[in-house]
Amino acid sequence: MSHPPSPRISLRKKPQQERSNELMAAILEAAVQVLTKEGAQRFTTARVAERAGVSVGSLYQYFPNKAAILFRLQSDEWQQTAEMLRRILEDTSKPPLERLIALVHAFIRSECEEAAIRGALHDAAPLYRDAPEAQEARASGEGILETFMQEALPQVPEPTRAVAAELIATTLTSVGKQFSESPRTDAEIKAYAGALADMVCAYLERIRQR
Amino acid sequence: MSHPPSPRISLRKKPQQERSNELMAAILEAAVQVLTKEGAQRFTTARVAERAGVSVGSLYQYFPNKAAILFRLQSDEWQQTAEMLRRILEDTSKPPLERLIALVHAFIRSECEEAAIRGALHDAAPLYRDAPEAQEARASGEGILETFMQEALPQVPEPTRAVAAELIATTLTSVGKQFSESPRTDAEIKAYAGALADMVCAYLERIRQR
DNA sequence: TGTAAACGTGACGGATTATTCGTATTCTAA
DNA sequence: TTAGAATACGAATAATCCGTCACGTTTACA
Repeated sequence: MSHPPSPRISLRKKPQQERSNELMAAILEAAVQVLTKEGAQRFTTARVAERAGVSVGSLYQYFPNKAAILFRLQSDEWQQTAEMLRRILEDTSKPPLERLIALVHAFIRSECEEAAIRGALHDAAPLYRDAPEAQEARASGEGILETFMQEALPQVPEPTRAVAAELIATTLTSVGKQFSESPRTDAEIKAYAGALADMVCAYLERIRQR
Repeated sequence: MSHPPSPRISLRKKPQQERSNELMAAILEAAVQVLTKEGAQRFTTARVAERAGVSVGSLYQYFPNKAAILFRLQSDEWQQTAEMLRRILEDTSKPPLERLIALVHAFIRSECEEAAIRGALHDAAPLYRDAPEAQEARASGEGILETFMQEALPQVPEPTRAVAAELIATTLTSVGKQFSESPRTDAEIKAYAGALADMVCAYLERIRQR
């Protein structure tokens, strides 16, 4: 008895003709629409296929199961967020605190823009915490933040700095998520991001003087 | 045509004999067990009834639907949290900052203890955001925090203080939630709560000097 | 002890869902 | 033009789940 064919998490088979690429794009687009307009509860393969103007069978030709669609959306978003992180924090033409403030603002704005997808994704897929793509994304983000912290707080001893890094990361992601759960005006976003940046900066400065 | 009998969100009928009180207690107890040991996905009326040693029909005698069970658990927890808030923040025998630090520690510990229920509840019931009990609980918590802020930062002008209050509330709840999603040791909890308290205090002190 | 109300039961209806698979259609390449 | 590979289809399947209801059982009380 040989190995059972290992189930791929991402793709079932590789599209080889143009029409199937369009089909996959249509499915992913439809998935976002279903998620945002109908909610996580009503996110079903049938609905996604219908909205994409495609049959369920076609959907299952390229995605091994429903979760794979959600996972793909999640992965794409992780990648975008990591890129934003890197772009802002590694711009050494500005002083560290200024970069951190810019990061807070960009992060909060981004969270608000994609709140609908994010919330629905979390409700629909509580499972991807241990997926390799997730760990990779987390590690990437933590790496960027860690080098930033070393640059911003060179003289702070190590256990303290690591805890601070984790606290900042957790604060940004979780506060951003919760804040963006209610719809927000631009003014609210600006005021809140400003306060959040204040808080993080005050913390960093207090840490630095020890 | 008269009013349709308005569906009660909480209870279907009032238990009048001792055995039915025990039955309700057994159902709520079983609901917690199912939620923590089987997860939100497998939280079904049949499973709750079975674990409670009771038939589905009995369950529906007192709870109008599945959501009512979850809602009850959620309400109980909101109440406990609000009481904790009040107990700590209204103890005027200690200076404000000290109370705030105590609150942070208590809050993080509480979140970690009840992380399993909380997460499963959120996954299973994304609906209660607008329920009157929810608004009441939120209002209560915000009220307590607001009077605390007036006591702690009497000279800070009003738009700033309100934003600060919301930021602190959001930070505590959301950071606590995310931190408690992974299982944590006592040492981690202490270190993290300490850092979080540091951050909040640094923020308050910076706000105060303006 | 008798009776009516409260309580408890669990099979069943009705609905939804993820996924499969036999068949039909379209494309590619010779 | 044509064979066969790739792609698309959608009815059918099997599983699950919520909530009801007709019928027993227990309790309160006169």
